[in-house]
Amino acid sequence: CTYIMTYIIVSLQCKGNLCVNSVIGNIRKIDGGSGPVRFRLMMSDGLHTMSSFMLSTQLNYLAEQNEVAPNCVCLVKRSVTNVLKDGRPVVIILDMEVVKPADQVGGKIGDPTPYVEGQSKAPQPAAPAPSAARPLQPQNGGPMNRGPSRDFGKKPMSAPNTPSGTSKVVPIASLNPYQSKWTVRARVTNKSAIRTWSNSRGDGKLFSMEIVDESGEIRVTGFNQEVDKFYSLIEQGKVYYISKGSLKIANKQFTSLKNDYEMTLNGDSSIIPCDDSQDVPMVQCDFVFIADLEARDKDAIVDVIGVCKSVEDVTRITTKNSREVSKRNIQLMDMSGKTIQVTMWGKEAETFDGTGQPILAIKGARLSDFGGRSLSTLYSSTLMINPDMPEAYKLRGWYDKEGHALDGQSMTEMRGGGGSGPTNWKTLADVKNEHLGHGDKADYFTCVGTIVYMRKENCLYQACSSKDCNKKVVDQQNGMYRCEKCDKEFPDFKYRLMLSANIADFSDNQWVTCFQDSAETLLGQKADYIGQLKDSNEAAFDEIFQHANFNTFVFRNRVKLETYNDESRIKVTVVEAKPVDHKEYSKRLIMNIRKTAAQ
DNA sequence: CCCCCCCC
Repeated sequence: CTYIMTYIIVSLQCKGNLCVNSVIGNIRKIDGGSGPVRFRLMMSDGLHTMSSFMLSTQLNYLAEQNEVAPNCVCLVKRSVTNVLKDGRPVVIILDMEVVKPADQVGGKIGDPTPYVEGQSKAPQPAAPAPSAARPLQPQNGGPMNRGPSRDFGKKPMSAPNTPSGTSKVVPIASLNPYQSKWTVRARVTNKSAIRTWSNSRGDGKLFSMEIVDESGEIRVTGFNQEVDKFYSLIEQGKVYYISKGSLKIANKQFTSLKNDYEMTLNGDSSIIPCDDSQDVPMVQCDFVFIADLEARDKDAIVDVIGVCKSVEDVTRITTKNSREVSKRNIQLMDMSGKTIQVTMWGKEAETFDGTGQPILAIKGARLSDFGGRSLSTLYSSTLMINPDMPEAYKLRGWYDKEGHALDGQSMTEMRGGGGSGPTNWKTLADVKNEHLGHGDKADYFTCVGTIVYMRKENCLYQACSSKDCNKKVVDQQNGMYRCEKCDKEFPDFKYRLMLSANIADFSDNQWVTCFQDSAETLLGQKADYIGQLKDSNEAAFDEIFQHANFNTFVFRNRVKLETYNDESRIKVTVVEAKPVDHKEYSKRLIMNIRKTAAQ
């Protein structure tokens, strides 16, 4: 074990670039650094002690929390070696774990010889790696293991015809804030428009682009002078040598790109077209199945691919800031058999052509919770119609053979048949706490409720027997029934239900009024049959209520504040009652638990 | 240094 540890520390200095492997050792000494690197470590693995480890900015908190402290045992999972001007190597630790805190380290785990200040010289620069280094190839699914592998670390390419011709072409995955001399060779997969901003911190213009190589991808932003210098040169889809730029931590809130950093072009940056570009990959996507979007957090940025199953017409909407914008919804379906609504905007919405149910791939769509789950494209999204990707061909084949026959269960629930909005799920406590129905218009909500009481008294009324009139009639006591609405007398009437029920969920209970259809659903019998029993068989009539009590339904309700004699009270009317679809209900509960857990 | 991304 000691042998391997020793060996690895030495090998770290020889790697040159990104190193994905495991180094274990204990911390001998820790110093606060300066600049972006706050802490320097002296690490020892048993035979070698090296003072040239630095913590990357993300790891500084570990030192601040005293987790990385003298004597603790650390596992370095990912690091980058740089060579300083004077030839000394520096190992920047990108990912590290404290395996054993300092206070738990008994005996000697690392170097048995005590550290003496000044004794440990910087190691000899970059001696060739021992051939025994082979077994230490990356074993995990680290960032270097994606895509077709090319070992950048061992065979650095030079970038001829570049102003910084001496700097090596390095993989995007190895870029970090601590190395400044590099060149990447990458394809521009998405180039933004030029945008201006103005805020308290100033104003300016900027553009951004996404670039990709075999190792990974990164977002690149250019401001002001760099916009003037580079914007017109960049063509989406083309390959460039890009040298020098500032690297900073990427804000994951705004990007789906798989890189911890993003690049800002600066005065030293150069961008030069590269003609020999066949080996540089096109866009990298990490497609999520539509069915799996249920488990993703709201506002996540995701890549999806699906068949454009149906397309709505483009519409014009006015935003809250009174801007007019075009909008188009489409339904996307994938092999998970699920569909989801995707909203696209502006020119994309206007020009989108969904004829022939094309395959649509979207890199970087935003997941919304509208209607449960739906997607919206962003300015930064890349839309690809019938892209040349294996996933697209697979989907095409699947859809034409079997998928077209599926309706596809939608992740985006629409209320009613007309797609007039989402189901407004509420608990009965929500209805009160959120003062539903207190506005000018009635509110609608849906809940799962259990009947805890029904008023038998006055649940039936005698209604006008003409076909579409349900008005209550007046018994003329002469065998005739008068309808005020029809202004007619009839020799008969029909029974209709107007049932007051008290429903409850875990949070509260609520009196609701059910008319004919929903009351029949609750009671499980037709109104005219119930009416017959009321007049002929009271025991059977009571039995219906007994039997219906404590049943659970999904209630869609209308709620409105009503005022009688200066007294206001909330009136809840059931618009629809239907049996609980337990599978769907459980799914929604699970989704809510996930949402709650993520908060 | 931006991070706007809309509407039901």
